[in-house]
Amino acid sequence: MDKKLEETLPRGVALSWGLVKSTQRGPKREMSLKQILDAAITIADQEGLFAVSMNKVAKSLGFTTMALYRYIPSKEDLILLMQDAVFDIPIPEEILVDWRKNIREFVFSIMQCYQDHPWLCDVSTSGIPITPNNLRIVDWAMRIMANLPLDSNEKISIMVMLTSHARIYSAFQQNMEHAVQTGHNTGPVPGVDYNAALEQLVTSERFPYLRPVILAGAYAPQDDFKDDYGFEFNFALARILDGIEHYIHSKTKQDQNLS
Amino acid sequence: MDKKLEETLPRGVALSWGLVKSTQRGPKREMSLKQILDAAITIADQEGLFAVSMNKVAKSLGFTTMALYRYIPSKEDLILLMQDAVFDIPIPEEILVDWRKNIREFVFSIMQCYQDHPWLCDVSTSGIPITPNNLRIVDWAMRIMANLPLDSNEKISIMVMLTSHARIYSAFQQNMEHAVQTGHNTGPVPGVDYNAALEQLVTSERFPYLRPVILAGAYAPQDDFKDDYGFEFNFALARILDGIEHYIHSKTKQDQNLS
DNA sequence: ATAAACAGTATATAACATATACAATAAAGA
DNA sequence: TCTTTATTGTATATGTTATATACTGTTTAT
Repeated sequence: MDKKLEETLPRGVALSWGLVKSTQRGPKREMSLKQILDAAITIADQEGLFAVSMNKVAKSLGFTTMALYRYIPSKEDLILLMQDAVFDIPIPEEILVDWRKNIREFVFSIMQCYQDHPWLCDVSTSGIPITPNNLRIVDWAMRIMANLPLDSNEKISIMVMLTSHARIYSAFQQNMEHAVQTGHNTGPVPGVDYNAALEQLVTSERFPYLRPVILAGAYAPQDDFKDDYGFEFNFALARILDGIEHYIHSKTKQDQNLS
Repeated sequence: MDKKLEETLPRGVALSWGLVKSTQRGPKREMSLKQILDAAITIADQEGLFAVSMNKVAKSLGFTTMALYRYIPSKEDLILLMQDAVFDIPIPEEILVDWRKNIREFVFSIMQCYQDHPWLCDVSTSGIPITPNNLRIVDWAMRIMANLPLDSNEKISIMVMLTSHARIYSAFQQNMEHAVQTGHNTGPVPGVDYNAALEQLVTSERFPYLRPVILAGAYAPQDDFKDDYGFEFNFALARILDGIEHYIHSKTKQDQNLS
């Protein structure tokens, strides 16, 4: 228990918290962690996460590949730090009375971050976040739910539900845009080619319940995403909010009965 | 529109549907797609997705690396096909009257698949599935919702919500197990080390709303995952189901008012 | 003044996906 | 039957990747 924090935590996580023993001897550093992350994020924004390599990042700063390893232990850590860095999003000062509005604002903010940095969808999330900016967002979620009759575990559960909702639909949006770009969708409306193909493959015999859905055109990517993130995103979010509201009501009633 | 299906679809997708022009001339094939996928899946099950390489898969079958490319166009396609192959899960013949039970069974089945093949969490899902076994599962979801008063888009939205819920919490479980294995958690209860670290880092000043949650121990990975996937999974799923139920009720009432 | 610790570099290595050229093979057409 | 032709698995080669190691020069502590 008296182990130092930087030894307890994974190296990348420790770095994100600034837990670096600043050394005395030796030459001055010519780079900074922030510089490296900015450079890496720029590359990822422009060319995607796949284009981020230690070599490319270093070269864009005018240094050799190996110089990066004086700042970051591994590429895995670089990605982790990049992810945390871009989640430095603005958090509103005030919380509204209408908690549904607050939650919608919360989810939309995260969506915006995915929109600004599409490569975030390619970062494999290894579960519960423990880096500072990520926890700032978790704190925001806890603030929104502070006055709701929910215990800590329930709040965490809801927070996870909301953030994963944002992630999933951001991935969807990207997939749609990617499909349009790669030319499999040649028509003006995205998804028609896929849908035409699926109409042939999804037969009534093998997929009796899915077929009518495809014929109805509901399985094609929507093109109303840009403005409001599309029907399916909003419908699902509304169901989640309804579910929370229902639970809160039932709990409030229960409390009244007990008192 | 009169383009052939195998030209319209991405190559890997076309392969998954068996859209391969069986050739006449040349030597007989010594492998089969199924063999390759089985070998690759075995490696992934045992050593993780990261350990799957064209070389390793080929060698495990007694062939050279390049031989695989006579069967699969790229590694990306291999992963896609692996993913679809393991989702060949049993689907119940009968659908119960209680749709909530059906949906729970649906989600648990997918969870089981993630449990059997943990590497699935590392496969980057590029949006809406269009491979056969994946669509079989979508068909299952549509069957469950067949008699519910929902339109196609709403059903798709719910299906996405449910499948992503399974995925997210499977990733969580893995993360927990991984944290236990890599020794950052040295105690008998998983997550305590992280929690101890977070207690120091998450101060009241920076994270006023999150801090009490961490002090309450709600931010640590739970160890009750194995049996029922943990509290947070079930709570969130219950909220989703509540949200759907609430919507169905409100819609049914509306219909009655109109008639 | 000397030694220790550190910075950035140069070089090397092993793993990886995949292009290309080739020899062996089986079926189609003559 | 013989030739042509498409196809198989293989051998070899290329370019990219992350990262280990050894080295040179620099700054500070002793």
